[in-house]
Amino acid sequence: MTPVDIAHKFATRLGTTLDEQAAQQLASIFVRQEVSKGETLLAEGQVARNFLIVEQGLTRQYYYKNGIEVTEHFCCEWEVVYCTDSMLMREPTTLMIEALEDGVVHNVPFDEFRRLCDESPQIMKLYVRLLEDGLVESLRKTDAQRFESARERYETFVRQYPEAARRAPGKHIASYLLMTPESLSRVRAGLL
Amino acid sequence: MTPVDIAHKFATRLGTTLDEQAAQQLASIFVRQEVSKGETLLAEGQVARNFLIVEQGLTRQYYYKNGIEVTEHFCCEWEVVYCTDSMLMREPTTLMIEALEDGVVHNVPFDEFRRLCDESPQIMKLYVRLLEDGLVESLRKTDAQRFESARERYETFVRQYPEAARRAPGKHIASYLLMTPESLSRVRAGLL
DNA sequence: TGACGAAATTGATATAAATCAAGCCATGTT
DNA sequence: AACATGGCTTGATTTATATCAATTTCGTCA
Repeated sequence: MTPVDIAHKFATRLGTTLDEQAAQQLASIFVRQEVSKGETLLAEGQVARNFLIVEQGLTRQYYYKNGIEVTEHFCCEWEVVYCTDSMLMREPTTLMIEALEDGVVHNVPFDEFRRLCDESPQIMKLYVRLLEDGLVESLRKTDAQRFESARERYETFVRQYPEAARRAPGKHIASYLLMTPESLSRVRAGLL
Repeated sequence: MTPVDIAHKFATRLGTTLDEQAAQQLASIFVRQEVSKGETLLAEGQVARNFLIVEQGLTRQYYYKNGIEVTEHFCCEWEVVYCTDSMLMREPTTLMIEALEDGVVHNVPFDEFRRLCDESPQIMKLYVRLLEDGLVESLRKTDAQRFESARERYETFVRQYPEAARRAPGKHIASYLLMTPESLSRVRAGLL
């Protein structure tokens, strides 16, 4: 798949389109990266200078809260991984990115991307759609976490992210769902 | 305070600036509204066609989950109230807006605002900043709700929103903090 | 101002999920 | 093939907070 194809795919997934010029502009800043299982793509304390488009594989974002690992998000094929806080605020990140499978991602340098936004209204629209999507999803997720039992949270997760539910290790799913691996095990066994 | 002053204040709060022309363009679409305590500013099932800038007073956004009322957000002076889901997706809202005090708000019709975004890069920047802010705040809030005890959530809330903490009724603060009014009462008494 | 209804407090009990503690099952290694 | 290692399961116990119930306090309006 060529970078230009990837730019189009990225736009399409967000419900927008790019003409050839914009797609080429955007494609020109992609940095392809092959990643292997277990690899850290963004380490604690680094400033996130890129967001990532996942072409192949599965990533998770996680952080430490009182010493325990909490998974914040999974991304698989054609989803976009970004550490909002660090990237937008240019602060060292506490949210790390890890590859859970071998795969291929495309790094999009954020400063260059923002420069393209100023040059191309189509790319600006793409960015606005990305932010709007992120906001809607984030609010829906918060809502799901309120007032749902462990079992309901698991069921919602399987429905919404079937790929991650199938491919990610249980302990990460458990921390994503704010429950212990023991509780996840019981939910899956139908005991909770 | 004139509409143009309000436009400037709005931009300043978001860390951007508007020149006179942009401020006047923006100000021209504001619709001033005096609100009284208990008044519903957006009812269930309506499509949110505006966002609001609060000049005076306190609002809350809330929805029903399994028949019980859950407060999602408070906004006081110079904060912006918007129902992301309904406004962006043009769907009937489940998230209602209510005034908790007598006050003054300025309605900003979203379609007109988006039209201004296409006309004025400064206003587009303002919108991007609004979305970015919303996203960062939403993610921080989600995080605060994970792994904090009732007491910690209350302490965080008081630190982050001292005005709302002082001015809003306890039962709404309790539902905002995902606890019962009884628990809030015990937290405040230092019993939890 | 007084009285009513809503909100806040306080106490007793119930419950979902965490924690603690083994044991089991895969997977990959020497 | 034996073994170690991490991940998953299962059971017993604990804990934070919800729920239920009974007062007390407060805000609002007649």
